Amino acid sequence: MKTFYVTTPIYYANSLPHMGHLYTTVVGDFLKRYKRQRGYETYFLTGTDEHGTNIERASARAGRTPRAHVDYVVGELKKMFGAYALDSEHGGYDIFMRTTEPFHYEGASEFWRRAAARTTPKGRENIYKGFYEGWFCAPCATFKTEAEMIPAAEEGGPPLCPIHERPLDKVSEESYFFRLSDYDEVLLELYEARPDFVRPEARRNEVISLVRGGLEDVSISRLKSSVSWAIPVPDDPQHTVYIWFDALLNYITALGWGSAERRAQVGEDLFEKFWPGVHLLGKDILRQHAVLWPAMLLAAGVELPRAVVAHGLWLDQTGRKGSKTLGNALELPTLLRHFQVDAVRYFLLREMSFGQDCKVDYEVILERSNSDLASGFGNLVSRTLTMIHKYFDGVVPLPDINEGRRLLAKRAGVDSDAQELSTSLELMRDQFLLHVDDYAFHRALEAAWGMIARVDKFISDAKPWELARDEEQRETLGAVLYRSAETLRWLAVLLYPVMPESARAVWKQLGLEGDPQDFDPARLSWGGLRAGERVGEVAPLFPRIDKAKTMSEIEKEIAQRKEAEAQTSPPPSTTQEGAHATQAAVPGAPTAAGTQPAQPPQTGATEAGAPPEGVATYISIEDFVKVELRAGQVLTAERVPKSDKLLRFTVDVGEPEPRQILAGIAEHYEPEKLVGRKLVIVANLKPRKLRGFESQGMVLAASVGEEGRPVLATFTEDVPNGARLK
RNA sequence: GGCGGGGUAGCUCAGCUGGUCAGAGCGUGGGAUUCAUAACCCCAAGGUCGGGAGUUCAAGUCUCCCCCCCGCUACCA
Repeated sequence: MKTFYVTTPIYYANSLPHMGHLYTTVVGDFLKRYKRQRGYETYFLTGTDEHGTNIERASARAGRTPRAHVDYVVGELKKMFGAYALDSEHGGYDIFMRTTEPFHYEGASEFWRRAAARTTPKGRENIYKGFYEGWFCAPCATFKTEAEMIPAAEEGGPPLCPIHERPLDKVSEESYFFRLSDYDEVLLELYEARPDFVRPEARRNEVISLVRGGLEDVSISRLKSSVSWAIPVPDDPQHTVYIWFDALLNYITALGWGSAERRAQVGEDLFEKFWPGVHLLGKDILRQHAVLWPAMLLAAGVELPRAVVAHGLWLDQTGRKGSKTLGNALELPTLLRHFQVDAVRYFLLREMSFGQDCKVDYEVILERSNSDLASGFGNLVSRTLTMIHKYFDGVVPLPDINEGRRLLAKRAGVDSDAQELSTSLELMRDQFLLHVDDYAFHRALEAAWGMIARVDKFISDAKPWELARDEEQRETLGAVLYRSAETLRWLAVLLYPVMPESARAVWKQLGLEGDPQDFDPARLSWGGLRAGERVGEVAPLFPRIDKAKTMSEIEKEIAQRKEAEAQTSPPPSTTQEGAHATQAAVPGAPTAAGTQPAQPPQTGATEAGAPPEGVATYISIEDFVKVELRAGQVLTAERVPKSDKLLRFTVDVGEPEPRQILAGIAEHYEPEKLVGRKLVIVANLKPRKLRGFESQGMVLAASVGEEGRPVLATFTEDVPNGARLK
């Protein structure tokens, strides 16, 4: 039997359920149900990533143990998943994976050992011990590179995380590294050989250019003394496994890879049966899944996933990412209170052009529910079944029109056979399947709704209520209603993965036996509805929502919540509501020079608050004196290897040692001609590494013309080296 | 700076390899109808297809230049 394994990311267990969780899980659930209908044996994984500093901190804040904390969050997530029919009980996920499972520890350890025992494609050891030092953001669970932080507010203070606007922690420790840098070529070959490995294509391009730019080794451990809530590094109890390395492995440990315990639970062959799988994820965690993860698997000699499929994010109406602090995120409890589960599921799959970002608010959902579901699908079910009750006492009429009555039917504008309708149904079905297989769920649903419109029109044109007044047209009337009802049968099957409960309700209202989940949409054929069978009772599937009333209720709730939050809780520490758990980036690795302590970020690192272009703004003299400009003299100048733009200078600025300064002017200046030249340099700029060399300052140059050609600033009179400019 | 994705009706977006491609849905206005959840059906916007130039018998659809938005990335220090 064909198998299909699909995963969502495992969500980081430090925050309560939100749209991002719901969305990816709905997509996974949809795919699982769909593939199951298509005859695959399926396995659907979702779950939580439960280790790391961030969990430790969140639990401490909440006054719980980490374990109690993650249990609590898991409980909330499961409740939400249950409410949306995503859990096992409702036919959804097969496992709610937790990285705190003992079998995961076992599998992850095995994986580490396996990787450590093997070499990289370039013949070096996969895992080596190094030393890591840097600024660490706990909520992000990641080290920040200099470009990724906000300068300290006060002198000497720690820089801030741009995402959380919290001070970063200085972390310096021995660490194991994964030699990711040796995998760039293999990965590029992979993307080349398997164009569908990363989807959609725009994301694939991104990943390729990222890898082309070269990869750095990644730190994959922390000292146990700094992060104890984690999996111990095998054979080195002083260290714990870094969260990303740990988390990604869940996709295979869940299937029993590397764990005798798990295999005993689920059977010896679960992994062989279902791996490789398809990974669904938000584009914010694409790198980890498209770069790190395959490299890890290669390192351990495990088969690569089938595909890494990235979707977009949900934005508010102004295009900002939904976030708790901004108050622009949709609240799941509110959603649940005012909208039907299947309406939300439908909305999520229909509204977002898969792969792209999408704007949402409650009103958009409400309108989709009313127009597509209440007026569209629901109404078609309702009008069809009502007429069958009314005109045929609730018994499915005959599909055919006898020879003798065909002219009559024709006169009423009804084709004597259903050929035309059944053909377009098949066409729609084929498109639906094609689009789903291409991850274009919104297109699939669009196609289905085109069919609904078609049948609505067919009914309006045939005017059953007029046919009903003419006893001669009884067969025509029956045929019209049969066609509509049979279309609904097809739709119930096709839409089952989207809206399981509603599809079943339609099935039941049509008086059908069995369950739409057991029908393969690819094998639907015209005429499955049996004439003479009784249809069920008619009940509105998607009651129309009173927009004015509901919207005002929702607004009231939002206002109340804001008030409550303002009173009870301190400002939330998490500002970003990432679509997924492990939202952080893999930490950067040590650079060639090794363990340079990170310097306080320099001014100007961000452009936030920059004045509008062309508008003069004043700075105070205090601002100016912060900039230490000095005269300097070029002692040596040379091109930086493998760099088009950079020159490396040593400059005498009147200090005991000359400074090394890099400047991006190689395209316009010959290094030899610069030796001995007097320059103006910024002496108190935060040092920064470029191409492996630390630049301890900045050379001033005019930027001329549109291309920004640099022209070095200099003096027309002699000045001593080190003279301050003010 | 580089790479990628976009800029098409009020809104959300379709429009592949150039010639009914100037469209759909929603919203709005009008009409018709009553089986249905005031639902369904019909008609209506005259939108410079971001701007400009070019190729062509013919260009949202190809080429070049420019502007704007978004994403990724960088040797912008």
